[in-house]
Amino acid sequence: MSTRRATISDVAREAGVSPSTASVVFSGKTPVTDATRAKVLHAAERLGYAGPDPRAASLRRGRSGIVAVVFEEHLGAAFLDPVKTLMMDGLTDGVAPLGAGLLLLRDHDPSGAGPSLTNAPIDAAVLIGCSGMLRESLAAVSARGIPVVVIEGDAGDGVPRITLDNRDAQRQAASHVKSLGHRRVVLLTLPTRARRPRGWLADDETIEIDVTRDRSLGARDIFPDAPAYAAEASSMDEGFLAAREILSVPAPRRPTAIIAQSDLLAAGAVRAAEDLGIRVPAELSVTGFDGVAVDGLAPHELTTLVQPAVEKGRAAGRVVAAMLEGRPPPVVTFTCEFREGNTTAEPPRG
Amino acid sequence: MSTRRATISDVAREAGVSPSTASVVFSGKTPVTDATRAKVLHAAERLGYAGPDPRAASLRRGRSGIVAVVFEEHLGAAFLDPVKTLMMDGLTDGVAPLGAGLLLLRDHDPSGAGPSLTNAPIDAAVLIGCSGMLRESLAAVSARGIPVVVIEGDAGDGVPRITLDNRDAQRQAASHVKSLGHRRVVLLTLPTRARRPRGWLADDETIEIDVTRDRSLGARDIFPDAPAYAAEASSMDEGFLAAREILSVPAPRRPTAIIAQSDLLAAGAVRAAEDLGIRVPAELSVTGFDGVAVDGLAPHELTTLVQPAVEKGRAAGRVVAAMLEGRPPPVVTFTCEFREGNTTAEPPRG
DNA sequence: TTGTATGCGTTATCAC
DNA sequence: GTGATAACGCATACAA
Repeated sequence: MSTRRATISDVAREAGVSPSTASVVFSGKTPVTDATRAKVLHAAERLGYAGPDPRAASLRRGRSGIVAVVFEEHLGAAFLDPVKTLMMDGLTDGVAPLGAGLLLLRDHDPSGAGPSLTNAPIDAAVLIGCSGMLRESLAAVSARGIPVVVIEGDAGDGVPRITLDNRDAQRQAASHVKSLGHRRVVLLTLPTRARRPRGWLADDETIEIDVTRDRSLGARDIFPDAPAYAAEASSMDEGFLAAREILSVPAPRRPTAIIAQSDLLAAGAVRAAEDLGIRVPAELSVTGFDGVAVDGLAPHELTTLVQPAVEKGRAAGRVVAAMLEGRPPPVVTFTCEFREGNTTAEPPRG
Repeated sequence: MSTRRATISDVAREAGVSPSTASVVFSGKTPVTDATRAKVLHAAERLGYAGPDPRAASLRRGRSGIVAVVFEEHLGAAFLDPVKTLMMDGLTDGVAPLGAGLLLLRDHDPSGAGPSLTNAPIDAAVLIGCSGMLRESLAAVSARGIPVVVIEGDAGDGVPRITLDNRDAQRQAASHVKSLGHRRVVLLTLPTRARRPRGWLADDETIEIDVTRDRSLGARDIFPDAPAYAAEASSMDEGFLAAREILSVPAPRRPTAIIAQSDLLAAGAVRAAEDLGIRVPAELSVTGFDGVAVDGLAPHELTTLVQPAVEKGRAAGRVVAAMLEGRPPPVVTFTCEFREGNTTAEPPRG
């Protein structure tokens, strides 16, 4: 009973073939006689050999079959966002052709103990958003020649990106609202920067997060003077709290429409309105953004912009594949599709 | 301009030291003179060396720093469940002391192309639930001596598990409901098996999923004859649809309490009741399970069983660590805490 | 179709 | 504190 685990050479010896033959039996990269295959497989079974060690194989191949997904936030927070969840699904599909899996990484691991972009055996990295903390690891990663792609963010230099026509799309929704006749409109935005408490935006406040900025610009293209209220996160509860404040003014001055930057925020706004006895859409129109199925909003159906979240993930996978094969990464830009639900209507007369 | 990437030996040569010294500079495992460290670091910089190759390191060390998390379902579906999300958070923490990260794996990859338990360079695996498809890979994995732990499931043999006192806990909630005076009670259960359409359970129907079975048993300990309706998934919308059917009987025969097996289902039931003009808790009591913050249920607060979801994840990390160090895996069983909210009350008189 | 030889890039161990 | 040596386990180019 040797204490050592069997290796492929042991199997080869036991089977009476050369190591390379045994290797080929497992990898299937070269035709092998049925007889030899059987010999090798039997030998493996006798020795309790469970197949080639992935660690050794990845050193030899120069590929680990692992793609890192880097989140800006706490993982729990990331998965609360249905768009990210869908993107992950797409990404899973997108890297499958590479035979790769996804390694979850936090942007700036607080513990410092965990794995990082710099010391994990990854073939490529996908960044979801791109905050400042990341820049340094990014340098190390590209120094190592590891492909990087960014979804919804800007990593500077020549890092390929998957982007969305946020500004155009939001402008489209705003136009719709305007064409219905609304004049008193409020923007309910995503966070403008990390850890900003919820509240009204000052006129000169800079918006650090790309998505928030672009969607705000789109809305302001149509309603240049609309006040904006930033939520602390993208969730129904945040939307609920924000809208309650937005709507807590006498009816004549109360906004007749809220342009929210995510479906979750919009859904929260709808519930807040109901809670205050304000009917949607008769007295208040609400638009969302994302086009995700919001759990618990039935029977309302948001007027929103449907973004191809799953496709974004898949595209990231394709970009990674291209770079890994030395092909130039394709430029990928997706567009949103406007979808009219039953949360928008003409403003009340008066 | 060599086409080859610099290795640690190149750096060592350039710095005029031995490879082992250079290695030590990067790993920090042994004291090094400041002078030599500087020499090595400079050499590395000159050569554009970005640190040791993790693939080679993991072969040499026999550790990749990666722990697989295996889900039964599509990732998107998994993360719709707040309990799983919380567990992932805990797991992230739990494996951090190992310096490990999490690799997402689907139970039965439909494409067949993706990575699997058998060919990914992992140090350990955590199974969330444990469906049948998995058993074979499981064999291969344990043959390789890779530690495996199961959360909320049974992988047979000697695979350590992290479990919850589902039956006891559910019995506690049911007792509470009974002590309030309820007699017409309906169980709103989680799926009984994969892809079962929503609907009433037949008396003799077998429940394949452990969690569902255990919680049902707990409720039946108190209400042996309560009818049960199984949802298709754990979501508010499912709860909404299910409850609408459950409640669609004339008031005298209508249940006065619904014992739901998840907070999401319970929340959906509360909304369905509201939608039907049935007041909660005055006319209908609802209990949940999980104790997660349900986004969008305010101002209701569920009477529920709080389970330590994050702790379950952390515990899995600890179990893995123990096994990796050759220690016997601790047996981990968590208990839920009953929490009374404002969704339960005495049944209406009549 | 099979075997031979080599190196993938590191780091643990031990001596110095 | 530093250096020599020897694996780690495999897959491929090439020859047979």
